[in-house]
Amino acid sequence: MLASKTASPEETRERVLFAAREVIARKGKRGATTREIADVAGVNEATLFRHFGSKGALVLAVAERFCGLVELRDVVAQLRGPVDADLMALGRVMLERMESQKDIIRWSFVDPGYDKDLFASTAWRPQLALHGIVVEVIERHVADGTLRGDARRLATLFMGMVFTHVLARDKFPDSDVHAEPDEALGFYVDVFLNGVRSRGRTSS
Amino acid sequence: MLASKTASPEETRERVLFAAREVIARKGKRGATTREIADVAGVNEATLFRHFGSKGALVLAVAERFCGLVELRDVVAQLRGPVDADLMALGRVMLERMESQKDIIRWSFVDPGYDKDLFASTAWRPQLALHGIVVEVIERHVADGTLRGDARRLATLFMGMVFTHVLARDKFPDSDVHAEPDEALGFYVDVFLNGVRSRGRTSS
DNA sequence: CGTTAATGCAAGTACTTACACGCATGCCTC
DNA sequence: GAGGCATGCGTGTAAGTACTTGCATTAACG
Repeated sequence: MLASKTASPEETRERVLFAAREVIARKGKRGATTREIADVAGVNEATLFRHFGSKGALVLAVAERFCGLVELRDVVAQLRGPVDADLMALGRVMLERMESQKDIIRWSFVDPGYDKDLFASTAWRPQLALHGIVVEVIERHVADGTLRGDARRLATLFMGMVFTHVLARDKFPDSDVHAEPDEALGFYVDVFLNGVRSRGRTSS
Repeated sequence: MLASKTASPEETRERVLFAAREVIARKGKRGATTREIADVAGVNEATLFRHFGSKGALVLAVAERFCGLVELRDVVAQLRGPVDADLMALGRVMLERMESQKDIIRWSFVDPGYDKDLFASTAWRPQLALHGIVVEVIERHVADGTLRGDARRLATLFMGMVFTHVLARDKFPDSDVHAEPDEALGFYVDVFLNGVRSRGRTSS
């Protein structure tokens, strides 16, 4: 029927996908061997090919399986609050996604469109979508005079803050060890909106 | 004597190093083959091994050759101006270095210290050094009351802004096309110090 | 019970890749 | 002109890797 004692084909497929994701995150799609993926998944190498046909197809399937587009239309519709709240809400979504996908995202960075890499571009697409949303929200606040500047530029900057936050933990020693996500996000929003200059004082 | 009609060994070595850098930037140290490096350098593959012994040694030599530490002690000593000027000066250095090394830096991102990768860590070391400098300068401005907050965190954030700027051009469509470095830097410093909220107004 | 579908297993093919070796060649210096 | 040195060139090897194939096994389903 629906459940069998041994793993169903779909379960096997999922196991392979998760294993592939993990190995690719570590070694990259070039360094990930079908043998290691199969080992991690606990299946035979042949099974892997029976399911996906080729390594390339598997890699692509990984990207599609784990880098699905974000369904934010509903989220963005609700963002009619004050700037701070809007940015916090957006930031939370960004942080969550980037955190859970940073290993894959990293690899989409190393390919500068050299050969148009389907894996890299699929992995990056959600980020582009997010960026679009942020632009949209910021545009509104620029329009009503709350913010000033070019919306695209501001959006990129804000996303960059969150992005840096996610990556910095691995690349800078003891940076933001203490930071719980919301506290950190609050900090970024605060800097973004108000800067870090001490109030009531001016240098030089 | 010193000059010969054919390329001297040192010239050959340099050609190989530059070729290796280029190929590694494109394909990564795993994807870069000794054959392609030799082809790009215009030398025979055997020559490559005669000079460096192994591919691993060549890769490491590339990192050491192109990711030298920054000599900033003198630069930082002069940074006693107003915050804006200090940040601009630092930003210029950062931008310049990151721009010229972004292809290599990207690859140092992809290895999360999984196996301690000498190439990645060597390539990243200058960034750590720069970060340290920025912390130092910001600390001074925090101490004299110009800035507020945790210096390390602020430094990471500021570096992230510049870093994002460098990478964003490749990853976000038509972002900052117009930006000349100094104009962009000025924008970041401005946001960092003053935020982007319209002056004299408050949202909600 | 017999069929079918999904898998494990083992061996094999074709190709790539790091690296070694030997030899010929050309340039430089004595 | 002889000897040394860096290099080009070809060939070879051993390991790795994507992918195939034939066969045995197991479990579900009629």
